[in-house]
Amino acid sequence: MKVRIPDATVARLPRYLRCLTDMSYTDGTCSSEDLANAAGVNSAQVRKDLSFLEAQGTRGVGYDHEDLRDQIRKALGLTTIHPVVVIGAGNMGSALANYKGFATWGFEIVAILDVDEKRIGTSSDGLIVEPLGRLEEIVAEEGVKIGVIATPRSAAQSVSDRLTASGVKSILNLAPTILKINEDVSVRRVDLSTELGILAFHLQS
Amino acid sequence: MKVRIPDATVARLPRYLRCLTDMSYTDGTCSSEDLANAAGVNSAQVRKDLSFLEAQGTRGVGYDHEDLRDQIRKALGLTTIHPVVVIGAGNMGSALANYKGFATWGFEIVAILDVDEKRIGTSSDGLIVEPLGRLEEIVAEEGVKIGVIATPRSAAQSVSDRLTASGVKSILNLAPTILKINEDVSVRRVDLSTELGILAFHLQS
DNA sequence: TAGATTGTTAATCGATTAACAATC
DNA sequence: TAGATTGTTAATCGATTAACAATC
Repeated sequence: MKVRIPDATVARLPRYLRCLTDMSYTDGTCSSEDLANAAGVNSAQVRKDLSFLEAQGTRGVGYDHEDLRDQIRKALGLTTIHPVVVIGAGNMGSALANYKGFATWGFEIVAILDVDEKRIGTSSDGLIVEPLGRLEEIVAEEGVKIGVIATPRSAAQSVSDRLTASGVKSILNLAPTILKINEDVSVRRVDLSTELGILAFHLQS
Repeated sequence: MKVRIPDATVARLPRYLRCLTDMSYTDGTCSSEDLANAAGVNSAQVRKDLSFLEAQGTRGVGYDHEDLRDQIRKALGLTTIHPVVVIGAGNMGSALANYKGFATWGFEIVAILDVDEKRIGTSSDGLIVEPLGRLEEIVAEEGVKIGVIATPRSAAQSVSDRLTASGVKSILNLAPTILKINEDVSVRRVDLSTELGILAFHLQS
C-alpha cells in the first residue's frame, strides 16, 4: 500500500471482496464500473479505493478479477488464518459457529464458550461448547487475537475485560451494550436494534 | 427537528439511546460530557447531534435524561409500533425472534417465515414459524414496512424482491450478499465476515 | 456571583466525485 | 488508430471538533 488506507476505504474493501465473489468468475477482468454497480458505489470511488492497494488495473481493460481479490485479501490481512473465539452459545453464537463462509475469509473459530451447563458439551458444527472458565487458557494456547461476544448484555463487559486481559486485540461485540474498553483494542459493534432504528428513521421521510 | 438530520447523526442516535438506557436512571440530568464518555464520542459531537433534536438542554445543568430519550425516540420515529417480518428461521432468525429488546424500541416481530418443512409449525419465542408462501399475505395484513432477511445467501435476492413488491420499504439484510434493490427502499446490511475483515485489518497496524 | 454546561461558530479534517490526461 | 478504462487531480461536500459567548 502506498499510504495508510483510509477508514472509509477499509470498510468498503470487504464489500468489494463479497461482490467479486458473487460475480463468481475466477478469470477475466472486471472494470471499476462493473464493481461499482455490484457494490452500489461510485466508480471513481472504486478506483480511488483500489489505488491504495497494490492491485494494478490495465487502462482500457480493467482489473484482473483474481488478482484484485488477492490484493484486497492481502490489504485486509486475510492471507493468514485468524483463530477466533466465540463467547456465548445461544442462537447468535451458534449462527456464527455454523456459518461456513468465515473459512474462505481466513477465520477459524477455534472454540465456542458458554457458562450454561446445559449448553456445555453440546456440539455446534463439530465444535464442542466449552466452559467459559477455559477462556484464558484457549486464548493463550491458540494465539487468539479476535474474540466475538455473543452473550447476553449482562455478561458482555466482564467477558470483554477477560478477553482483553488475555491479549485479545480485536472484539466483535454482538451484545446490545457499549463496552468500556482500552483504546488499543479495536471494537466493532453489531446491534440489530440500532440497525432497525436507522431503518425506522428512513421510513419517515 | 430544525433541519434535515445528517446521516452520521442518525447513525449515532440509537447509540445514545442505548447509552441512556445503560445509565438506567430515569430521572435527573445527563451532561453532554457524560453521554460522550458512555458513547465513546466527542462531547461537542454529542451537543451538535442533539441540536438537531427538539431536546433542549439547560446551560450549566445538562439534558433531562427522560426527555432526551423521548426526543431521540421521536426523531427516529420510534413512537409508534413497527411491525417487522423475519424471513428465515435458522439460528440468526431465531436469535432475532428471541431477542426481547426490540419491544422497548417499538419493533414487533409479527411473523417468522421459512421454506423448510421441518421448521414450519415450530415455535420460536411464542411465534409459530410460518411457510414462506404467506409472505405477501402477512405483509399486507399487518401493514409491514420493515423486513429482515435471515436466509442463506442463495435465497436472499428473491426474498428481497418479494418483500419490496409487497410494499416493504426498509430491509435489514443479514445474508452475506449485496442485494440489487430499488433506490426507494432503504437497506441496511449486517455482514459478520465484513466486520471480522475490518478487525483483521486493524490487527496489522 | 461563581461554577458549570449548553448551543453555535468557524476552522479543520476527511470523504466523495466529476473530469480528464494517460495509456492499454 | 479508435474505443475503453485506469489513475489522479482538484473541486466539492459533509463530518468533526476546539473554542467560547450565552446563560442557567
